[in-house]
Amino acid sequence: METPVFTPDALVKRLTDSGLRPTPQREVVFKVIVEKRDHPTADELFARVKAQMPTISLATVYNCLETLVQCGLVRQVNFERAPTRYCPNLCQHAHFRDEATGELHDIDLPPDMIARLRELLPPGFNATDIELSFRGQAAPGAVPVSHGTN
Amino acid sequence: METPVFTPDALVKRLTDSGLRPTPQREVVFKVIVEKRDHPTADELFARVKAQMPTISLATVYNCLETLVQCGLVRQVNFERAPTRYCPNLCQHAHFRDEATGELHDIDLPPDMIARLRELLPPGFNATDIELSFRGQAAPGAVPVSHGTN
DNA sequence: AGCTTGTTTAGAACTATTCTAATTCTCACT
DNA sequence: AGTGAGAATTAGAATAGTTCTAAACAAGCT
Repeated sequence: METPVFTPDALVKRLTDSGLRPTPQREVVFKVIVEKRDHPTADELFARVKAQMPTISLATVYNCLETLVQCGLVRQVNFERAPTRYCPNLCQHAHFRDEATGELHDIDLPPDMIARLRELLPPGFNATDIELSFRGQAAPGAVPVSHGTN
Repeated sequence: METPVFTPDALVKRLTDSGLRPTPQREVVFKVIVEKRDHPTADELFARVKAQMPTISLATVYNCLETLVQCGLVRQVNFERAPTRYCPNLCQHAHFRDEATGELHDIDLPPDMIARLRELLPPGFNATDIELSFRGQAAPGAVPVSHGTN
């Protein structure tokens, strides 16, 4: 599983390709979410982004995130009713939520498994998106997945 | 995949076994959620339950649902940030959310697939719960799963 | 009957997110 | 470079699902 590297240029391209404008806010939000590969909430991102652009507003962070999700550069991850978390790892993968810490870990999800999951669907069901999530205990120090710093 | 039948007696037993009291409210909520095997929200359940017990409050519906979930008689299903839905089908199964209608369908999830999913976890990760959900289009009239009226 | 503990209730409170309306920016076109 | 039109940002208000609070109620025990 490789980690695709999204340069700022890639962002600009994706945006303009979708008829959207590459604004400083979008660039900062994107940069910040990529540079630390965890699964921050909008609030956490807001805090990090404000360090670099103190005038940005929370609404804008939400807006930018929505845009990035639309462009396919960021994924949303929801666990129960906890605040939505954002995830720059675009390789198809599952999530493991550590019940003790609340932390999210990426879990590798090989394409053949995805194919097999898709086969569960009866005829007439057409899935555009599959989400797999685990909940449980993670041994401290257990290292998930192989792609980069998570 | 069989549909386990939960009689009111089963509810009483589960409750008392957990040191909880079998109250009329809990029984009504349970009865109502079992008798129509869809995936209602708390609000929808509130409406249905009020027909039988007009004095019940929304908070109580939430309380009862929480209790039922704790007793393992009902499952919560979350899709993105949509209102939590409650599901009396306790056989392990996945969910398919029809993007057009918002409806949820149960999808059969055979035990061997669950086992295989579990194997995705690196050592040190111990899942107590697995959730699999699909999002997409369902051909109208497509019938999911084989257990009862869903 | 009188405690004790668990449950229900109505309404207030909370919180993540979205909406609103005004302002500012970006960019294509002169 | 300047301008106009549409897009994006902003602060704050609004929304909505859910949880909290404090008081009233119920059901066993002694």
